[in-house]
This record gives sequence, structure tokens and C-alpha cells, in this order.
Amino acid sequence: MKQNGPEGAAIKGTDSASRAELRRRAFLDAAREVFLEQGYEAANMSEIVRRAGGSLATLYAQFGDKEGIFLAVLEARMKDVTNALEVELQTHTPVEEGLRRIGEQFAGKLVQPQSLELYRLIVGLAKKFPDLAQTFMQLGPNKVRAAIAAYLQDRADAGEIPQSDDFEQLGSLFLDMVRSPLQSRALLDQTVRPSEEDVRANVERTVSVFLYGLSGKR
Amino acid sequence: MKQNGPEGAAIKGTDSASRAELRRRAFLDAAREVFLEQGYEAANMSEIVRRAGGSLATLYAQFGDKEGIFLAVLEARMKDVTNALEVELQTHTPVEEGLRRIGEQFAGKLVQPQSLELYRLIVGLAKKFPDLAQTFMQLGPNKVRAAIAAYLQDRADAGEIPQSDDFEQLGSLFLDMVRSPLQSRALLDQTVRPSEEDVRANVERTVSVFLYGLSGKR
DNA sequence: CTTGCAATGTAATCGGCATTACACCAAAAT
DNA sequence: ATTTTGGTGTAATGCCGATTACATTGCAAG
Repeated sequence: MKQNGPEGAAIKGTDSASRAELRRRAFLDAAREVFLEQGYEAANMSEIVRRAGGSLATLYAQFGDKEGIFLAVLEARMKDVTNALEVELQTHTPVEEGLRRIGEQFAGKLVQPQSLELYRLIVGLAKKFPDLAQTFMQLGPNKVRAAIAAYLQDRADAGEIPQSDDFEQLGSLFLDMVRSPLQSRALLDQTVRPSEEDVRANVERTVSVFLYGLSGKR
Repeated sequence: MKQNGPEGAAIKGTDSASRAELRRRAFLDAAREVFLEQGYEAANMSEIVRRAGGSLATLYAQFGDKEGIFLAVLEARMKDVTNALEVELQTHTPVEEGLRRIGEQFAGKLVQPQSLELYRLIVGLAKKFPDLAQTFMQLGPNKVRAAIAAYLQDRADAGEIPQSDDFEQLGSLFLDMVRSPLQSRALLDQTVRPSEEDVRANVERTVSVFLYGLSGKR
């Protein structure tokens, strides 16, 4: 047995796909695993191939170099987080309900171990690979910020909330309020894993404070 | 010139000190620079010696290995940064004013490059050195959280804000609101350095939303 | 002065990868 | 069936950095 047949790890996404596409997907899955598990520097290319099947040569042919495949992993994950939001934001839902939904979508994704670990990785790499961090911000935070700013603008036009000259900023603030309480502890303590219930409660509280302040409703 | 006389980088702390003590301090200073600048993995032992003077052999004799000197540096660093974090308790100051002061003290410290870099390192290595991250949380965030919770309780007792069954949580939320907008970008983009003015404006906005919500004052 | 101990500079070890080279194969296209 | 295109295993090639060895040298006590 000198060659491996086309087996490899988890090749079974959407069925119809070219040979190359399958290989690519297997590589990405394995790479994500390895990077998240071991960190960027400690991760080793051969290990990725060991898990994905295929060969080093192909891996390099498809992604260029180590940084390249890491970036690809990053992009894939960002799409995953962002896509769900796109849908929610299309609608003209009343603020309170809308913010709640957006908040839960967003926070739900963020507290997944995968997201947390990826974020940890990126923060750690920000100095050595500024481009990477830049890309991350572009695809993640900035995109979400813009989307929610648009939603707030829409609600303001509908007269539900006061107009403002800077909905980008308010959108960011809302996102931070939703994100930080769940994320900040979990980032430093792996054993912390916010539950569904934690997420819901936090979003609830956040929406309330964001709209009406400490003084309570209306 | 085969040997270096005892010069090296910044050897001039408290004067009276044994030869070994001086060397140790020079190593620690250089190591701090290098680790904060390049991150743990990327940092290289020879670079530390290059900056500190002395020799590799001595470095290893004093700290054992790379991890050893890294931990030594971080523990010292953490004490510095978290000690500076002390927030003076504004007992009996009116909420709006009190929150503003606490917020500004806190945020002012956080956005200093020193703090940002330390935080970056710790987050990035939380997986590899969990104890370190724990200690950091204890000394930093948790302490401030407790302090502000006490302040909010005080204000509630004075009737300025509604009572709540969980001021710890609300305190955390306030801190996150103050912190995240300033910190999250700067963490990922070295070139970002919030100004005094940014800090003030952010605290201002935060206090307003925290107390009265989007709907504006009162 | 000289003797012992610690520090020094230099130059190995030693191992671990990223990255490339190469000589064979397999499926798709013709 | 044959050509084309891309995939596959294997084994270099290089480089880099942690750690150690060693012979030399300076300082301080007797």
C-alpha cells in the first residue's frame, strides 16, 4: 500500500463537488482542528496532512503557505458567523425584538469554543501578523457593525428610537455590551462555557439597558 | 576585546545589589521588552542576551529555561499593571459624576500600551498557561468589578438608582461598556492608540446610555 | 598574590519544522 | 486509448532556535 485511496477525514459536505473541492474542504477542516488545538506556531503542516489525508505537496499547491491556510480557515469561520446575521437584518422588525434576535444570533456564535479559541489565536498573533488581524476585523467586527448600524438607522427612520449622528458607534456599543460579558471571562478561563440560558439572559438585560438605561423600562 | 566588562543595558535600579542581582535585573528588563514586543513563541533567547549583555549560559543558570524567564517576567509585570489599576472608590458621589470618574480612571489605565500588550500576551497564552490567566483575572478585572458593585449598591441605598439583586453583574456590564469600545480595536491593531479625548468621550457616552438608555437623558 | 567560583563569549548539539523536489499514479477530457 | 492535469507518497533541503559544553577570564576573599 504505497498510495492512499481518496478517503481522508470528514469529506461529506454538500455532495456534488469536484475532486479538488473535496480535498480543499478536508484540508480546511483538519487545519482548523490543528490550529485551534495547538496554536499557530506549534501547529505543524504535516499533522494537518496526516489528519486530512492527501499530501503536503497538494496542501501547498492549494494554499501557498502556512499563513495562507490559516487565513483560509479564518475566512471560512467568519463567513459562518456572519451569514446568519445577514438574514436577520433584512427584516423590519421592531427594535426590542430585533435587537434581541440579532444579539442572540451573534452571541450564540461567539461563545462557541471554536470562536473563542480563534479569537484568542488572533489576538496573540496580532503583532506578528498585522494583516491577519486586519482581515479578521474586516470580515468580522466591521461587517457586523455596519449591518447593525443600518438596522438602527432603519428603526430611527421608523420613529422607534431617536435619531443620532453616529449609529456606527451606537451599534458598536450594543455589540460590545452583548459580547463582553459573555466573552471576557471565557477568554481567560477555558473552563467557563456560557450556556444557552446565559446567552439569553445576557441579551435580555443588554437590550433593556441599551434602550432604557438603568432606570428601567420606558 | 573578547569579553564585555560589566556594562549591559539598564543596570541602575536600587544601587546596593550583588553582582548576580544586577545581572538578573538586566535580564528581566530585556526579557520583558522582547516578550512584549514579539510574543512568547517568536521571542528568542539570544535576542534577550544581546540586549541585556551577559551570556546565554548565565541566563539559563538563573531562570532554567524559556518558560521560566517568561513566567518571571509576567508575574512582575502583572503586579505593576494591576496595582496601578486601583480605582479610588467614589463613595457618596452622585452617580453620574461617580461613574464618570471611575470610568475614566479605569479606561485611562487600560488603554496604555503597557496594559494592552500585557493583555494581548495573556489572552493569547491563556490556553498554555491557565494559572497565569487566572491570577490576572483575580488581580485585575475581579477587583475592579467588586469595587464598582459596592459603589452601585451605595447609590441604590441612597435612592439614586433602582435596587437590583445583582449589582456585580451590572457593574461588570458598565465596565465592559467602558472598556470594549476602546480596547477591542487597539488589541488587534497596534497603530490604534485611543487619545485622552477618546477616553473621555467614550466614558461620557457610556454613562449616559448606562443610566438612561438610547432614549436619552431622564 | 593566588585560588576558587561565578560569569563570559563562542561555538557546538540537536531537533523540529516549513518548504521544495521528484518520480509515480488516477481520473477526466479528448 | 491516450493525453492532460492534478494528486500522491517519500524524502530531501535548509533554516532557525533552544539548550548545552567548554575553555577563558574577572572578582573577591584569604
